[in-house]
Amino acid sequence: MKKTIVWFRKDLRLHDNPALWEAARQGVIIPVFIWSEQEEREYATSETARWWLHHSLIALEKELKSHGLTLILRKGNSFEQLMSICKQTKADAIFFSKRYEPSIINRDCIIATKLLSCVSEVRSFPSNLLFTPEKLLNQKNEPYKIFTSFWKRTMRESVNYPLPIPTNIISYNEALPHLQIEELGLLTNNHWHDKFHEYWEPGEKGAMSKWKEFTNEGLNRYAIESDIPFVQSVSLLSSHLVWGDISVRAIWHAANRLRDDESKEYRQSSIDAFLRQLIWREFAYHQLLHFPKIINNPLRGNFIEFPWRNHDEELSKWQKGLTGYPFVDAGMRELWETGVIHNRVRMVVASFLVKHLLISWVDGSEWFQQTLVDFDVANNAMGWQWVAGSGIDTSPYFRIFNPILQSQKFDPHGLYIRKWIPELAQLPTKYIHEPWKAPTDLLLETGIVLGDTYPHPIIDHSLARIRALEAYELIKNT
DNA sequence: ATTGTCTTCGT
DNA sequence: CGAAGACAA
Repeated sequence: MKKTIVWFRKDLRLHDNPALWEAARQGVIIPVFIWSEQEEREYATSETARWWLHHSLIALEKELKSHGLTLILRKGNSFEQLMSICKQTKADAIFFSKRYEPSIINRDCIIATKLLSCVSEVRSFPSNLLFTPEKLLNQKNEPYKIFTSFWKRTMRESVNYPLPIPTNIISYNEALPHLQIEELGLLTNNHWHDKFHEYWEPGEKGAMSKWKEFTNEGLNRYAIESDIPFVQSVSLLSSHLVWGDISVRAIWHAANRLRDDESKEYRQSSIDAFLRQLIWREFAYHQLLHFPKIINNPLRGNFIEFPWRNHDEELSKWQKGLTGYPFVDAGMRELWETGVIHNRVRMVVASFLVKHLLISWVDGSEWFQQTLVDFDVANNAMGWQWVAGSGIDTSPYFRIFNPILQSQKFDPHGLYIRKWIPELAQLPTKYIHEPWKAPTDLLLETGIVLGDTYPHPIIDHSLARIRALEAYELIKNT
């Protein structure tokens, strides 16, 4: 009977895992995870990412155990570890899921070739995306540059049906040297992350319960309320998708099946809006694949000339949620506390850094990488370049989010602000979006001292707007 | 994570 | 002529 190593990567699940499924069909399964910090480089080295990974691995180990499988954990050079496992087990094949980060694609390609000296079969399977990104090209055989075009194209493609959890699992019974999860050294002594347990349950089970919750609640109202950060009618699946705790194809088909669910009367528009979000993720990977420099270089050449301000003090105020704009600050504090920001607010805080403070999106991107529990290279790079206007498909350069109007529109009762900025909680809704306009006696009454308990606005909105337009005007035709 | 209009291509 | 994609504002 054939023995297959299943090399787990960003597919930490048993359902819809083609590598696992095919391995099960062939015979004996040897599940392996290797933590190769050196090879991850810019992709997953932040503490938050590792916090998630650590706990997702615990969940995976448990799931595998319940199917009689022991997860072999190793750390170090992927190739060397795989070779050593091959030799120790005399495995016949190695199966794994495709990854799409540029340097990882390279690495995998080299490893796969070299491994053929030891096993007779090395196969990689698509599992993290709905479509095969390299196959989606326009009529000119070029990558898509505009989201709507890309989106229309994907509507003509079909998504593979998800595979079930294999039932005929045969485990490898001989003992193999392996590490305990703690020995991978993913967690630091920094207890900042402990609070994340209040919000997140990494792993397949946690992902399933988020999905269930979402289909019971948020999905019905998605088209109307997904932009209201206080309500959280969003799926909260982003970080599960990063590590493949849940299959995006499974989500796709499950959401589509709900169209016909008569007990719930899911609004078609809500389902469409949600699926559209998944296509944004695809589009991000499409861009990363074809324009790998998107990670830290502007895609539009003229942005090299952009007069970014280097201003550590203002950057730090933005990071801490001390800009004096309540909606922006609420978002940045939500990020620090929970490891995510609601998508609407994410756009506003990003726009604020780039357009109001004229600080390079790269600084913002790095902060997001360090703090987001759902950090995803492709999504993050696309998002920041969209906001900055330096990407291929971009926000109009003159579109400068007004942080006060956004606040009034998407947090009309100030509930989101009050949740994250308790020092402003007593302020009446009329002034919650712009506390500097509150009359002195009201501030006294509510115990707010501007410049002390809560900062003055870091910059006046209309001045910032004019300054940004001038800066963008400079590079417009270069 | 826009919208309206123009260009191009294939019929 | 319509559809798809590019592009300016």
